[in-house]
Amino acid sequence: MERGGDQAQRLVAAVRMRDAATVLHLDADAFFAAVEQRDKPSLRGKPVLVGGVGGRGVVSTASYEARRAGARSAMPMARARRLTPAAAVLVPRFAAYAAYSQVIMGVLRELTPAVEPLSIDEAFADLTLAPGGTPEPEEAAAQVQARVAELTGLTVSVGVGRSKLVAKIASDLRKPGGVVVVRPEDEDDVLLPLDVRTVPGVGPATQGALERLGVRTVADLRRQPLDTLTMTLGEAHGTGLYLMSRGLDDRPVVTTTERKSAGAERTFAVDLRGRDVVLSAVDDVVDEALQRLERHGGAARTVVAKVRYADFSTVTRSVTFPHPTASDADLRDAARKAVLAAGVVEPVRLLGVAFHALSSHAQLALDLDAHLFDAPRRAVVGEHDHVSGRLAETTADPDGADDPPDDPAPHDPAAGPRLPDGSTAPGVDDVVAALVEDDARLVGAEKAVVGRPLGGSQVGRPLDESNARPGLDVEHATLGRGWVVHVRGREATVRFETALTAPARSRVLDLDEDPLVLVEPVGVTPPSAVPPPLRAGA
DNA sequence: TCTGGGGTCCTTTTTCTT
DNA sequence: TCTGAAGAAAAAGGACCC
Repeated sequence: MERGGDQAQRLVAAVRMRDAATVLHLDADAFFAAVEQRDKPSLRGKPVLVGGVGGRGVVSTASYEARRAGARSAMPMARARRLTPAAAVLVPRFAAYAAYSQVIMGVLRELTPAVEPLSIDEAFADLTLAPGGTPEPEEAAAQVQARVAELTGLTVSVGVGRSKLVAKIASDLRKPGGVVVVRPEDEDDVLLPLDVRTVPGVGPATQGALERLGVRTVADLRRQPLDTLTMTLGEAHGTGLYLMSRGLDDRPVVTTTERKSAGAERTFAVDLRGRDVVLSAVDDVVDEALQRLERHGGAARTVVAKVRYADFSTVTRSVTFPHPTASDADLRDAARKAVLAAGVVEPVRLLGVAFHALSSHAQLALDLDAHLFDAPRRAVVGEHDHVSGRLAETTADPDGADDPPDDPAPHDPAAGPRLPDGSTAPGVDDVVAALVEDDARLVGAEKAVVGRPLGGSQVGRPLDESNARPGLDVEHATLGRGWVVHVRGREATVRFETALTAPARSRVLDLDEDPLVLVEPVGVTPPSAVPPPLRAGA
């Protein structure tokens, strides 16, 4: 009817497009792998895979040499290795990438203060807010590329358009090292022939849904009526794609975004079996999640546990406190409860814990003050233990006697909630029994976790077989800095090279005679500081 | 070939409150 | 007091991104 078209018209009319290409998108090329090749000269020009090195690892980044053999991000590492047997396989060194990232973001901020980092290796910049007036897009892009190369030795791809959408698509068109400026009058020529998959937000599921409508390209997408898209993909996604297919996107470049959640998860090399083993592993994951929480405010109101079973099915359960809490004990306790509510009878492949509804310690104190002022009675100990929603049915309330008598108690609380598959989650008795026992049981419990990632705490520790991971930085008293190739028993293979040295041959050391210490990455080394190679192919 | 880990956002369903 | 409606908030799941 008229209504659909009318609505679409209003939607389109509401978008306020810029009139010139002033949004810049920067994307570092094969970022993790490129940093590894900078810091490890012997790997330059060779295939490199960065990612999980365990049996269940996947590729984070493949260098362009490895991509030529078919290796890709998110591919199981085992498969990538088969495709490129000669590749160096390295564990990610986030501290090193963060240092490079900061330099790159700094380069953008030399251009304009309006920089929006999207991830560690990507950012938008608004050229209209440059202090000296809006620069020409080609000049700005060239300047950024040259400066990044000068300071880091890395290449970046740059796209410039009148919207984030176009800038982002443009930066991807001539990777690596390309610059693509799309002027408003050229947008259709660039956008229409593209595969819908190149539109940000279109993943495998959306692509499948669109395929069923006969949509493969952006041009096909543009022909779809608004209602068709919203009914197929949902309100938000449908209208989003309706606009995107027309190049309509007025999202501003925003410099600050607040974090919404913080957490940690871990996939185990071998599935966990048994409640004791799972609970002990939960504690490790909670420790990591708490560390992240501390960096992002320190307090949270909701705790979400995620359990992935051997068959890859995933269940989440959450616990929400009446008020944010910064108490490690409370948060840990909630995480354990949530994991048990998810059920741990089947073998467990992954455990995750995330904190939502974050707030800062300071904010928490303010809230608490106000709260005590308003309603002193509710601040008593025990109130914090309240859990809402279905989980409440699974959780005994130790202060139940103090509760008002009108407490509903809809079902038999000892029977757990019904799960979607028709089975029943652990009931009150199971959960309470587990909680009563676990403190005792977890003390000194053997860590059943296999292949756990290295905590940052390993820095400064002597290298041995247990903490060695390929690619980590080490130092020797006289031989200097290098990186671990591998360790077997007390025998370590190491290359003593850094971004500042010529490529080094690998050396085998006996760790008892030549101890090595794990160290932090050195940081960014500008290429101007690198001496010419002493001997080719050394 | 057997599928990571950090997140964000959206949708649907359920629960609670008025 | 029971019932229903409506809206808000919570819970759970899923898609997507890098």
